[in-house]
Amino acid sequence: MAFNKETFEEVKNIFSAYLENKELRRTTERFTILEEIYKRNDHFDAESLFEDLSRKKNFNVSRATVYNTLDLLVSCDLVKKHQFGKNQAQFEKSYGYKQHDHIICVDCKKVVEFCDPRIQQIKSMMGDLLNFKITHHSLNMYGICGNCQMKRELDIKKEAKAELV
Amino acid sequence: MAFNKETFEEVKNIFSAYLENKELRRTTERFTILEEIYKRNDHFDAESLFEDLSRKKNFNVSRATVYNTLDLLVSCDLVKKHQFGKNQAQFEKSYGYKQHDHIICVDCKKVVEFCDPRIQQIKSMMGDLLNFKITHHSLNMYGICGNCQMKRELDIKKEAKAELV
DNA sequence: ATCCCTGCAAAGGGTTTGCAGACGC
DNA sequence: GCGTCTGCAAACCCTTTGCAGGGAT
Repeated sequence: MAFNKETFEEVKNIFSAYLENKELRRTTERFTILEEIYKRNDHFDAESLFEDLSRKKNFNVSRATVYNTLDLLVSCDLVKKHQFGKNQAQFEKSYGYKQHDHIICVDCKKVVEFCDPRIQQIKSMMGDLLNFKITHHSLNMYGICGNCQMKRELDIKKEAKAELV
Repeated sequence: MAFNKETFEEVKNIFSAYLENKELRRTTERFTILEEIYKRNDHFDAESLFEDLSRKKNFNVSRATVYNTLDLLVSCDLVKKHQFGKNQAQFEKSYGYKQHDHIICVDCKKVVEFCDPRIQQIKSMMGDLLNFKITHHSLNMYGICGNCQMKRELDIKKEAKAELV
């Protein structure tokens, strides 16, 4: 989904309403961060968001504010937070997106999204079975993407050749 | 699965063979850490493993060695590593265990294991569909366990009473 | 004897915190 | 004007690294 003005208006209204409801303040920083996030179409980490705000937009925010705002946006479901193995959280906008999960290439770190209705079934079944009120989940599959599979094969051939020398 | 001597012998042999195969050294530290892990039946983090080794067993290892050995054990599939949201990895022994996933209570942090064959199906289907050679996955569900659901209800009642005063 | 592995402590990376000043309400 | 948010930098936590000495092969 590309960035478009209408979507951003909706999102801004949701955030605005959320802040009002929680008696939090509607600051320029919070809305600028929200906007920057909704201009992006991929997964990103807090640091790159921070850098882009200062560099591209010449907008000076502190890391503290970036983290604080990300937390707020996660709370009101406008942003999703992921841990793809490393100790660095990844984020993505979530308004208007279909619920989805991720496949990550362990070689090139590419992230692909997928969707399977069976996850929902498992969620509700396990919630009932174990008496949990399930709020969310995280499903990541790790493997080697098509490109990297080829690269690996090429590398093996090269090594074999080198050994023949 | 409780700790038993036979299982531990098998596990020790696997680790030993793995080290030999990789031309790594069979040190006391490595086997002591393996033993301590296989005496445990729950999830743990590197720090608590480190503490137990020095405190309970009076065995002085350094954190560096604990981390190093955990990596080795993950590589040879005797230990599984998880990220349950926080920036602190959780580990569990995995030999002889059925593949399983986790439900985590967001209030009390309790971890419950579950198993669903549909995960396997999704894995192989998505691998084929997206041309990924999938090696492993991580599925965590987050929610509120039965106990904590009751606690929350009690808290709400208390608050309501307090407001009546 | 070799040189990998260890212990130690310091560095590292991501995130959180404490405080003084700024600004939304 | 009050009280929350912000920026800044230091603190924090978990993990990794560098180095010198010790033990497995």
